[in-house]
Amino acid sequence: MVSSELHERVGELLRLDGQRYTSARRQLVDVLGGTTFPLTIPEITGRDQALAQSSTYRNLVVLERAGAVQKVVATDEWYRYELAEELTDRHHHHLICAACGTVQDVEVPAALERRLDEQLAEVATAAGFQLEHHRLDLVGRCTSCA
Amino acid sequence: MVSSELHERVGELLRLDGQRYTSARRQLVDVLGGTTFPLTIPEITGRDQALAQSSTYRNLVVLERAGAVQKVVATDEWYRYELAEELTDRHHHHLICAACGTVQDVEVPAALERRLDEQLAEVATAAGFQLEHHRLDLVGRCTSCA
DNA sequence: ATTTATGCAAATCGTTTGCAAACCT
DNA sequence: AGGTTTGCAAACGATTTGCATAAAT
Repeated sequence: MVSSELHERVGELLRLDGQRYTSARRQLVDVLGGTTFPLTIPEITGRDQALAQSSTYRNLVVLERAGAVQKVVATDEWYRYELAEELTDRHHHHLICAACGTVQDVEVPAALERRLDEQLAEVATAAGFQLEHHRLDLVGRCTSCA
Repeated sequence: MVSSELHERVGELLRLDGQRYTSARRQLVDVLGGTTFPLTIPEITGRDQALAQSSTYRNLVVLERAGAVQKVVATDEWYRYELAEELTDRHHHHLICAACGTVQDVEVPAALERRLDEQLAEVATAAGFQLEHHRLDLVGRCTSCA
């Protein structure tokens, strides 16, 4: 799961951005590579006690700017972070539980995804907007909260 | 624009929730009814100096729980608020500028919307998730920031 | 040797809350 | 009167930042 290949690719992204791949950043990537859903900062530092909170915040900014990590906004008060799709090669969206706030990854049919891409591009163009990406979240109740 | 019909409908929603429709709440609805995009709290209190910040926060919670207002999460540090779709009768999504943070409303083709509803319902069911609604945002650069 | 990263503790800032006065009904 | 709402100022808490030390190159 957390392969040396992943570390190589993250290292390359950081290098391109003029950043070092330090051991704290490596450990952070290990934590993110070990889950299938985005984590909050308390969850990250809880999974690896050696990760200091302030450095984790700072390193997530660095990793995000380098394109290795993406920030996920759910409905509760925490930002969540996960490895960028460029690294996981799995384009996905999120199931967000409105009750407990948990987030899980989900994929939608490829045909729907293609159609979204096409039609949203048109909608954006018509509005004079330069589209970068779309965000599609399913909000409802997870199994435990239903 | 801000019709008495709107106030009647909001009043009804609040009544159903056991809440009063006070003049501060009415003024707040006037502000929200006067725009075509979601507003931050500074924007709201800036547009009507009579609205105190703390009461505005509290009243938005009340209006949201009653179903008259919905909270919009963009990419910057502020929550934004707009009248609920139930009141505007315009199902829409958001164009979010990644550079300046502004948000504008946008509608997508009805056929795409129908297909999304259908297919997301299936995806959610397959994941054991009880779907309430979806959130679709287009993130990119607005005309001024492109 | 010089630059960059780290981690503690303090600061920041959007949002929430306590409380006394004003408002409804 | 009896309960609710209001608005000021203070509290809260997630995130950011200053600074002295440690690590990386």
